[in-house]
Amino acid sequence: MALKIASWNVNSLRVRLEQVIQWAQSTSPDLILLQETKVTDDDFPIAAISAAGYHAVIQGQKTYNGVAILATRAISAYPLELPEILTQEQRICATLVDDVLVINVYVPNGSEVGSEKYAFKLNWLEAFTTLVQTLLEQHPKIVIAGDFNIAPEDRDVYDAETWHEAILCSSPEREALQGLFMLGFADSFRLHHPEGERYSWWDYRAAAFRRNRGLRIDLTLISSPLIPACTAADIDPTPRAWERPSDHAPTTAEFN
DNA sequence: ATGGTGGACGATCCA
Repeated sequence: MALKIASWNVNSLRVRLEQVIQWAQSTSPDLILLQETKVTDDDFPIAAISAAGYHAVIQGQKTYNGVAILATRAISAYPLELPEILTQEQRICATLVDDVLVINVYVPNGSEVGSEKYAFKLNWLEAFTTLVQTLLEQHPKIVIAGDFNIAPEDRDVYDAETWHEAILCSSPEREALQGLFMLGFADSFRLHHPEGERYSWWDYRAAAFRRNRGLRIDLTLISSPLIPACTAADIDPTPRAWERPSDHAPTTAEFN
């Protein structure tokens, strides 16, 4: 069962709808995990998504956040039992593809180190890791993809000195991510790419993309039984150069 | 030099 799973923080699905469809047609992923759809379920552009050949699981809200999974095959929402901190904002949805549980996440940004939002981010990550630990008992094969809002290591950051202990890079955030690695998860991109200067997000300001001043904060983590099956993982920066782009690039991971 | 951009929404909040 070959499977290509893509993830993309689109920063408003309504604005980026045509880009998502165009990129899907050129890349042909079986699943596309979207973050920051910024659309309520009532306003989700289901007709255009259907016309492009995709089914959808949606978990939206007004103005902020919102996630969705698009799939070439029929899918249904996996019934997650979430603690209260994970239900305050729409940041998680999941679906089962054969024996693989695919989880789409939009981890809180955290604003700045030491802020209230930062504490929320760390508490959110702790609750999420506990959830994943429980899910592993029923589902040894889990893919968690999305915008983690954490650059795992300094090689994932364009200027590690500037970003030292800053938001997206601070030690407590990286240690929280380590909690998932300790459950046996691997960063699929790093299984195939040891090199630096490969990023998934570039600030809209100060020509950050043109200068490749980015961070790799969009990750696809795979549980240990999936590691031998992961044949490729990559980041596609081309849509970031399109007119009116998202600030994130789509990423992919492939399995045989 | 504390900027600079973009989305949602309709004054700011969030990233």
